[in-house]
Amino acid sequence: MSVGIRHDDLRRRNRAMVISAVRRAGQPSRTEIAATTGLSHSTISAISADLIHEGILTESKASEPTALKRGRPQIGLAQNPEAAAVLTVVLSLNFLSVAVIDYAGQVIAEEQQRLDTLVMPRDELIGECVAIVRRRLQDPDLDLGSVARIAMGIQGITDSHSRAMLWSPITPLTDIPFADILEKEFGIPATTENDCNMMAVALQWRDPERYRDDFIAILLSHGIGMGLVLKGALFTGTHSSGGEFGHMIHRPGGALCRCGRRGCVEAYAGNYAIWRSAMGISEDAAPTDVGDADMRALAAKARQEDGPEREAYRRAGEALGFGLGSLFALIDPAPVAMVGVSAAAFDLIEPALREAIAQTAGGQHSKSISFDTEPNELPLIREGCAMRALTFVDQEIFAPGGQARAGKHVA
Amino acid sequence: MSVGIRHDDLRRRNRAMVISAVRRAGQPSRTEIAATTGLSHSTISAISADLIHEGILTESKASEPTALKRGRPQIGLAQNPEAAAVLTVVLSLNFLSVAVIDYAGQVIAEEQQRLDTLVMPRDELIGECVAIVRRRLQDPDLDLGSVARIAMGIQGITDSHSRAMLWSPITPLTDIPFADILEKEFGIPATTENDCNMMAVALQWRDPERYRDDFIAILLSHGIGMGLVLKGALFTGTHSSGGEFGHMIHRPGGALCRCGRRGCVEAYAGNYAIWRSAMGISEDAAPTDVGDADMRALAAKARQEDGPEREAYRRAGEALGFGLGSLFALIDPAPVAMVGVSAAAFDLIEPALREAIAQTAGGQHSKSISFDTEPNELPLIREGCAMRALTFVDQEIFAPGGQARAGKHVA
DNA sequence: GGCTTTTTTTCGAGCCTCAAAAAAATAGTG
DNA sequence: CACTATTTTTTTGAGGCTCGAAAAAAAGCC
Repeated sequence: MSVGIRHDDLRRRNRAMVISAVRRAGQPSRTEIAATTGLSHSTISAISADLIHEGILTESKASEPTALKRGRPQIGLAQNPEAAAVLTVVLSLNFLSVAVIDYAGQVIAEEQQRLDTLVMPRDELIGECVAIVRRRLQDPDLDLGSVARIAMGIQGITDSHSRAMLWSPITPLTDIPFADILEKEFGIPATTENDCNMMAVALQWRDPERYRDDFIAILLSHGIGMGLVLKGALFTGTHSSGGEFGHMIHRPGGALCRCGRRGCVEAYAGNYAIWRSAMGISEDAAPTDVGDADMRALAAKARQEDGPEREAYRRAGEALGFGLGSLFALIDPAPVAMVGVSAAAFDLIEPALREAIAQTAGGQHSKSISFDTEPNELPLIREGCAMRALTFVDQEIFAPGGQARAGKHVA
Repeated sequence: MSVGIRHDDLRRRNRAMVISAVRRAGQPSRTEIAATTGLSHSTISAISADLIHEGILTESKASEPTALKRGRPQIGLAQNPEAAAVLTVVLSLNFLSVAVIDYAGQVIAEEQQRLDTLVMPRDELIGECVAIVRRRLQDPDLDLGSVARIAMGIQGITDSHSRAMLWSPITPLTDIPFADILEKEFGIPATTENDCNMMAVALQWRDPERYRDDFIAILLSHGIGMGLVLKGALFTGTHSSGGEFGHMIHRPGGALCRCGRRGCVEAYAGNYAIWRSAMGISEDAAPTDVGDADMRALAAKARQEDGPEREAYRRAGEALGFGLGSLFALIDPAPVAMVGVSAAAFDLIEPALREAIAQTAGGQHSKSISFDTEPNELPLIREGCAMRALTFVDQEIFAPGGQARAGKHVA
């Protein structure tokens, strides 16, 4: 249960608040921080003096061309890039990429690699991931000791504590505790994050205006994934990363899904499902992987003339619309970002999608629901992982203490 | 955005923590409170001395027959019944009930009334609610000044801030701001809560062992409602009370639902839907109200012989199962409590329900999902309202301060 | 009655935040 | 260029909170 606030927690929490305020705002002055946090100027002054002294923040005076205001000019504060670094690993279908990012959020090194995830044995898959991380960490240009966190984004279901990949469409393997493996190998705290959740995190940082408290990021790719932010916080399941929008039931007993079950939304709206439908292949046929180029060609064909291709996208839209309708019945409508290769074909999907939503409980506001599209998911996933790792460093390393002590006696 | 902790917030929060610990535990000693909150003995001693002095808590020494332990005996602390009172109003189909509850949670007065909610005009419905509350408040046995909060539980959709009823199956009227009406009338802070949410709150208090962090309460009655607790907190939509499980889509374009749309779970599993199906009435037929006695007779018939009645329950189970399957895809499986008159017929529903769940993403753990039944929803709703109101008094009245001051500058 | 054990209270120390005042840094002004 | 007005930042002293240790209280045990 919730735990009391000890006196020493107070400073810790307010430190964390200042660090987070600096990361969120561009280069806020102490006065701005005082305003957003509600703390007094003196407190902010004391805390930021500490943080600067410890090398966590820096004064970035040479920022703007001094806005020609009267009075003492504001001194912007910013994350000190040298305070720490984080490493992101993104594992998706046949593709592995790693980046090292400094504490201010700038990419300082990266490496990418193709690999055949679908057929690799367990040891090899793990080995490649470890190896690529090791190469980046041992880069002579980089100070190894400074990497404070690894965040791995992975296509598939992860557990709710972000420790392991439980199931993934990119490999037949299951239950790989990547976080533990990386921690053991490198002695650096690590997490294993769901790709769609990281997309949502990235959107929240990219456009906090639009994506703030409540929104949905849907990945339209081979499979259908979702990252959900509710009341400003990432939503996860009770045991897993949750939010398996693609496996909500659209038609009981319907088309065969990649997950082996029938009638899932994905079995109508995933790339393979659209392809299967457009090619006149049976709904009972096993899903096949379809390349991005093929999907783009399919969309072009659908735009050109009314035929089975267009109908396939229409059916995808219908499945997504009824799925979203059911979701909206639970959480109320919220802005949606469509991400991934099929987001580029959203013009083909949208009409049927809106028509379906209009027939559901969320439909009363169907016109006000806004959709945004972003065809490229990988940069989003990496950005999300980076922000995840950086905020961890902000909170747990540079404002440490609380968790370990308080609440130890809680039943 | 999150806001800094001011120095004076500290005591306020820890006060709130102590009050809440006392309400949660039976009659905890100061030592127990220190253990659960993680605060030091001296702090707990100081805070509880304050609270006792202010008449909020009392020492309830004569509690147990002293467990024959060595050492100074523990002194139990408890809510002082006279510190305040709250009032609950429960409005459901053709039925209005009010109760006054003391600060320790004991019912000290109640009144119930039948009324024809389906046909009452707006003014009359509001008038009856106000009148019954006034009668209780003006009871000469009761000290009016001590009622510190009114919680109204209402069948239907409320807004996410618990101010108004937005839509309800018990009346054609919409958007009635009951909370504002009651506040204006009596000068007592009030809320308008969703009935199923209050069921969930009540279950959490009744059996915290089973219903703690993640569980689902489903109302099987005229309509299908849901109260959802995730990570220990009541889940609400972004605008409304949310959790409209009954209006997730089971079969696109399917049976006619009371909400006017088609294919909702409720259109297969609500009382009227089961009745319609058992009687061989068309799925397009307008929903009719079915009495509880009729439903019990229907269930008896279904148990007696395999016929359309049993098939109707089977179809209800299927709809509930696929709906739960979709829900579990989003939040992972969790314990379920089935409440309401059709929960008494859960034996007829369960086989098809489990079969359907097994075909969904949540199905992998379908055997471990446990169902509990509770046929009577009204006491649960009242209990939930009472706890809602009491914890408000705990937090906002007896540990006040924070909200109003902190964060006023947050953009 | 004295001893042990456990709970509760008391007390001084150490921090933390706050408000107010002081200091710092710049733009305007004559 | 000195001086004033303005705004930001730092300093300072006061008050309040929690903590640990020690003391006090209240029982059982022998």
